[in-house]
Amino acid sequence: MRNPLTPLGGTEMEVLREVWALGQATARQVHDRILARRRVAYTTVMTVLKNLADKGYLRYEPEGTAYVYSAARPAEEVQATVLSGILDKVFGGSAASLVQALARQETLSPAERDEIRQLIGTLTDEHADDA
Amino acid sequence: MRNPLTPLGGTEMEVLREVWALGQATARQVHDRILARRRVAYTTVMTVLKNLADKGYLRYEPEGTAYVYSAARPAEEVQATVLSGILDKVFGGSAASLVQALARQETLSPAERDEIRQLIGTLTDEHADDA
DNA sequence: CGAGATCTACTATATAATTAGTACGAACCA
DNA sequence: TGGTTCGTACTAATTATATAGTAGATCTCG
Repeated sequence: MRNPLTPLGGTEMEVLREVWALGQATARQVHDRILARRRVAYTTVMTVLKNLADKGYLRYEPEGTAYVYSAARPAEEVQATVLSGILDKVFGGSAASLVQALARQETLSPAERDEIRQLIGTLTDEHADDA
Repeated sequence: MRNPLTPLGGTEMEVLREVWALGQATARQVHDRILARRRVAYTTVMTVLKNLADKGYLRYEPEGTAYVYSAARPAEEVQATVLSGILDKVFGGSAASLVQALARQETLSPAERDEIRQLIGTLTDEHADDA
């Protein structure tokens, strides 16, 4: 795929998030945590960890017999990068549209949705001024 | 890829957005508009349009010799679905974290960022839990 | 009617991501 | 010390996406 919508796949993101949550983690630790959610081979987690290191998202150092992985880039930065791509490619750069889509999420509490709704108004106004 | 982070790729999204923008569009029209941005073959656009129709994002009907494509699902719904996946898989379901990442976008105007910053406070207060 | 243009259908190739198997070394324990 | 466990390295199969070429139908114009 020469033109992905996001720089990382679903499993990559899943593994990366586990490392973020643990601070430091071995393949074993990450695998155990993912197993609580779904079945996946240990070697798969290993491969993904290695790929994430190759891509510069993780660093690792030997500790005893195993490798311990940790974040090479802050989570916030990676998340912002992913969101930036979505903002551009899905919402045409319109933050207001994105926030509007966020407000449609059913998983949000009514209070959250309400706060977001207020923001939409102000964002939309801002844009009217610019144009 | 059996577990993508998003249901659509970059080119698919690009083509889909052109159809949304035009309301109705032939492969020719979409191709012309994308050519203004980057080089891509006409047949590539055709293939992507067909794939999007197969996936249920577009419908089409013959008009003269060509097909005219139009949205089969409202743009807002598709955007919300994509964002929902990102919210879950990248931000662990925390809308506050997502909005925080949005505030970090440099493409936003200072005023926009400011509004978003206010929202973060209220969202965080509502939840008081973190990822 | 015939030449060129336009369009679809079919086919094909490359790349990335996902998933996992196999081989083999090192450590631990009975 | 020899087997079991745990770990990595290497290899590989599968799928999705991206990209585009070729063949053939159809339309249009002179």
